[in-house]
Amino acid sequence: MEYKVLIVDDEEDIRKLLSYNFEKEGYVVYTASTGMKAFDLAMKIIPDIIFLDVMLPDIDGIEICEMMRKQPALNNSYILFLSARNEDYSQVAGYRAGGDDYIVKPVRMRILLHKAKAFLDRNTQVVTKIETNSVLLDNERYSIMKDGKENIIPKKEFELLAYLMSSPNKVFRREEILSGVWGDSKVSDRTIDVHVRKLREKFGMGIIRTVKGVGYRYMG
Amino acid sequence: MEYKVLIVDDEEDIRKLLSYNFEKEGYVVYTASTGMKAFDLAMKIIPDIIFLDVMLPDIDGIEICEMMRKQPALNNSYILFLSARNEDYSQVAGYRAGGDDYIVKPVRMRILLHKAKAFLDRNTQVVTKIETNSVLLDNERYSIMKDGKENIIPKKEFELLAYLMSSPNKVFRREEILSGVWGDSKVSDRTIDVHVRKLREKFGMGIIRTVKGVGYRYMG
DNA sequence: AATTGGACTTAACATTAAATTAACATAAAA
DNA sequence: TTTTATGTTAATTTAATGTTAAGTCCAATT
Repeated sequence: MEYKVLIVDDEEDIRKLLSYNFEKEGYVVYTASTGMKAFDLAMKIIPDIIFLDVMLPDIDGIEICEMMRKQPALNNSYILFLSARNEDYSQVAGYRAGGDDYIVKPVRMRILLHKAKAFLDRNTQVVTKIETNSVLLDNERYSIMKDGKENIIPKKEFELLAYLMSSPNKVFRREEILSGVWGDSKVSDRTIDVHVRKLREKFGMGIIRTVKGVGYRYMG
Repeated sequence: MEYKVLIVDDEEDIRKLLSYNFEKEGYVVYTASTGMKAFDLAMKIIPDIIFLDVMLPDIDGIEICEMMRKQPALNNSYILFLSARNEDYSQVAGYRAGGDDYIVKPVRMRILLHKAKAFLDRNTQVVTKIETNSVLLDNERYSIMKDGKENIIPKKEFELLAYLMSSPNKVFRREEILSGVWGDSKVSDRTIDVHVRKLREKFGMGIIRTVKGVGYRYMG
């Protein structure tokens, strides 16, 4: 798969530098020198990654970012701010216009490429994130997103939920769960219940349903 | 500014040839004849450029390159592979162990010098800074900016933080951290904790979160 | 060469979160 | 209604991490 990168900066040198390096890595590169051009282009090509200079001749980069973030089409694009070393970046750092990240110019290509790759990896690995209902399970962060909030939960709870979510709506038998989550260590029968209870406490009663005499089922 | 060059090759003639030419150009030159010596030396001097022979008596140059690439301290070093003309370099070319470039021996000095210069030019004005949250990480100075104050911190602490910050919010497992920051040197398990503690002492408890049974996570 | 000081590591011990269990309560099935 | 499986809570245990101080190494300084 070819990833699309949009570079927005008024300095031609920067555009060239980034273009050169990202093209070398196999990305398809688009560039824009002003905010409005950038916005129009972004809506047309729907880039995977957008590098956005904070200072642009026509509009503030932050404004553009806000505009972009309002477009559902750009929902999955990664926006990364660039700013000059001595600009007051506190506003940018503090102000989250939906920018995913922030880097001070002048830029180290290796890091930029690494960041880009890290982002894309995170989104390509379908396996790491399972989403059903309004619950999103993030293997990398060991956390559960629910209603936009991140919940960091203990290891065993996470593993149990991950196990159940691996086949939503399937009823897992208790022995299955024991061997799947606890492996060889033989634990009491109540252990499962206690963990289920904690998950219900955190994510609502409806998340896991009991099938009496059989086991549990994650409601997908 | 004086640039440091590390030449790694088992043939003394090659080392001499490159040393002579790079010294003449004003570089500070270091040499190593084996992979492990090269790695240790690189970690000590943090060269700007590393010329790495693919065939080494102890370890494959590619392995060394991988090891180096795992070291945050060498993040900004330029690694260039050398290999004999008739070696099968398809693997090298295809395989990106983090090497920046590739040259076939016998080497044309003019080209080598030119490549080195081109690389350094691109990066001279460049300062690496990664920012997340209110913490700014400056690879060049080994320092962390927080609340407008610059904190120069010890190497290992810096590397650990840099490593965690490379993917904010990702939970890095302890083994990952060990291999990523400490490489092959096997250190006690407590070592990580102590460094984490020092970082927390300096930058606040909230900066790194423990995920018990799993690892640590930089809160981005 | 001796001294100092800082960085890094380790060992020993303290602390705490997490996991488990025990004991009892409740609800579904027989 | 009786039985059996599961729910619940709190107490307990366990394992992981936090903490401190002391030891080692290395480099800079005298």
